[in-house]
Amino acid sequence: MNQFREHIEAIVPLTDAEFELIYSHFSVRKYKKHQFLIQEGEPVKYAYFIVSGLVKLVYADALGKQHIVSFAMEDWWESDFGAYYTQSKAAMSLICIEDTEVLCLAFDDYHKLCATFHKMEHFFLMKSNFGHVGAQQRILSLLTTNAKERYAQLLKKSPALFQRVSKTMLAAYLGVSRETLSRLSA
Amino acid sequence: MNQFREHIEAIVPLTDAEFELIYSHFSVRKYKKHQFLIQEGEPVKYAYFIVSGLVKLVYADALGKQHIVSFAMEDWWESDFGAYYTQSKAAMSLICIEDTEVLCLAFDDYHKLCATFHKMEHFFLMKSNFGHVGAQQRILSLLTTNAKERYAQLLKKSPALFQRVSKTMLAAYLGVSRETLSRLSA
DNA sequence: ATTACAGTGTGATGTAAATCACAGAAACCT
DNA sequence: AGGTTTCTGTGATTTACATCACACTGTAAT
Repeated sequence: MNQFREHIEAIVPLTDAEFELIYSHFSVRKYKKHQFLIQEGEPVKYAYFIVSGLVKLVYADALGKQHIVSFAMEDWWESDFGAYYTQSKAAMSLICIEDTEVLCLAFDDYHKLCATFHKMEHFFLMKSNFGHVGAQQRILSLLTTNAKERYAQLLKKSPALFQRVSKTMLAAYLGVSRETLSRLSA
Repeated sequence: MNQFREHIEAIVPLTDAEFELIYSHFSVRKYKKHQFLIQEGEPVKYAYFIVSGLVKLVYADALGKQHIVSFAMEDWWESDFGAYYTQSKAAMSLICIEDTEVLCLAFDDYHKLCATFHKMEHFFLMKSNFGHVGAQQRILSLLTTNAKERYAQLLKKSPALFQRVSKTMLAAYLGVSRETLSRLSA
């Protein structure tokens, strides 16, 4: 909770009263490894702030092959935002890689927060802007580099991930086969 | 200008006075085909709203090969947002494919707009959210499909593009070589 | 403890797409 | 109009990577 407050205050300062009111829009939930926060085909009720743990956002293609759109860990926000913003069915699943604790924000609470606190709208704008830029960098990485370079880039950018997720999952994130990834690290 | 107002009012309604004040934060500029709106390595002063015309956001890799991060046409916003938000040097170039008219928004005017008009902050939040989702879909497309499918997807999603840009550029956008693209369409 | 399964490495083979190379067609100067 | 540059198609060759197949390990489940 303090961690959450600091996370917000890194962008917008808050009074105690403001924080209390903001915090009251969230609910705490805990999940075990392998549990689903979002299941493909189901409505997406919440966006999640990860307090602790690690999750993956997974898309299963027509052949059932799993692709990892993103990982999210402590202090990250995650959801199937496409479905969340349009309040439609999930195209992807959000699954725990470790036991995970989250703060859940329902869609209308998101709007209430934005409408009530100019600061929070600003906060979310900053987050969204930088999320957008991050996604664009991933596109660039996929367009410009081969598997080996992408592996090196990720190792440099998120060394923590390598301790916490299997190589199989890293491969699904990098868009390479498991076998190729195995041969790369050598 | 009416077009611009409608573009904003599709998300947030405005009074005449509000629109006037908002509009005064922008400056109009016209560029010819082949001109640069943003040059790699230079500071990024503006985000652009495209009134008419067509531009490409291009990244040149270490070998000088050109990759197209995105196209932007009428009613789109474009910039090297990574550099714009952090007010640093451009990593990419923004180049006209056709004669283009834009509305320029300087970075501090962007902040002023957001600070002054809650509505505009909301407007930008919506734009950023959907931009983020769009980028994520592009990532998914790059992860899950081969060149042929990506070509088919783009043809379905943006048929207008095919009338206005060369196949060479389409290839640079799809992440395929010019030659391979040529063989695909057959 | 024994089974079961996810994770990993490594060889052999197949394939999509890159690269190299050339030529004709279209668009653009001045 | 004539020359330059860009765009495009098509063949031949090469390469990065996927796929298939198998074996070994560590971890979790009963």
